[in-house]
Amino acid sequence: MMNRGGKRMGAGRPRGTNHYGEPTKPVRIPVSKIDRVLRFVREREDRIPLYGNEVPAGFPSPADDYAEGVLDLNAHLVREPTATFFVRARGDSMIGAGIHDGDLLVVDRSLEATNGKVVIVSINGELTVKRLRQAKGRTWLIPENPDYPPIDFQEQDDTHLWGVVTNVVHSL
Amino acid sequence: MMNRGGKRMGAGRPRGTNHYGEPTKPVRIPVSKIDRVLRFVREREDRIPLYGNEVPAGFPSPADDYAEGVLDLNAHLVREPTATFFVRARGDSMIGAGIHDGDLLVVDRSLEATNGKVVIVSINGELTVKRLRQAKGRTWLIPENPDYPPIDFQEQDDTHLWGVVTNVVHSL
DNA sequence: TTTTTGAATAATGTAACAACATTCAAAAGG
DNA sequence: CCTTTTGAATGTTGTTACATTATTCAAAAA
Repeated sequence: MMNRGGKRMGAGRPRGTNHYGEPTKPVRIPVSKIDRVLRFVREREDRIPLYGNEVPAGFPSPADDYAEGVLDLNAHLVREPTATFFVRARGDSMIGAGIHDGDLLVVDRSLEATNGKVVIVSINGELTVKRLRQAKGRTWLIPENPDYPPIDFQEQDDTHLWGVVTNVVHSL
Repeated sequence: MMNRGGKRMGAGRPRGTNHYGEPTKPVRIPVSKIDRVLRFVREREDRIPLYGNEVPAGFPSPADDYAEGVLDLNAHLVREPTATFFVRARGDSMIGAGIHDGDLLVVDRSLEATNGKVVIVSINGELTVKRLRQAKGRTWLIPENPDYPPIDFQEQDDTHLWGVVTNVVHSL
């Protein structure tokens, strides 16, 4: 009754039986980000509950159990990470499309800029966001604000179409 | 020449002069994720692949230069993960605040619902988004659309204030 | 045979430490 | 008197150390 277990091949807790299946190292993290970092390393970082218009059972405690209706903003808004970038919108020329001054635009370079899409173009080194309209063999950049005039794409020098705006993030 | 500096009020490096402006703590991270975690905690607005209105050098290939430094939308839009949830907006009663039908609302339950904030409330089991207005000792829920009337919060039954809307994600 | 026990060993959170960074008043130099 | 240099004091930081907890498995007990 005095001597159990003991020294032997394979005694003790095996390596790699931790939560991650690999070694860990301490890393110094700003306190306000510890919560998010832990969520990330525990692979639940981006699972945040999504609700419709009805108050669901258990609504008061999203942190508890939300098996259904979780949403990852990165996955939801960025379909092609390598072809995606962000632009900060300036001005109110696209207010009719829900794009306000200061909004963050998610731009996908891999999407085809077809008729009616909202696109990012550079004209003489300046970025602008407009709706693409192709008619009568010509291409126009249409603001969605009656105070601004349409732009004839062919008449401009040094133009480039950078991508299609897929989402607008507006901060309140 | 032997005694310079020395003990005194305000001697030494001031608190809060670190890279983050707040204290740090060691957190054990799986080795394969250390790089990503460090990139995340060290990320600053000016290092984000986010462009203003000028076409910057190297703009044509955001994926190349910033392949590893892409802005994490979750981190950018969700400050308090355990207190955050999403709601899908319905209707156009908040069109003036840039909230369109079908938009995704990021809601933070940990923020104080002060006068002027856009909030999510439930009234008789239904979720709604309105601007909170406190005046003359009363609380009103104000739509941002002249077609809709203000709601007297006190006159409603079965109400609950769920959180403050911090961001609106609008898909094009 | 099945169940319980405990030595061996790994994992984990955090304290501690050494090296580095920063500040500012005193000292040194003009 | 003014400017420059110096170094003690104090905060920051990456890493190590360590006490505690978790896990395993064969021997002991039932």
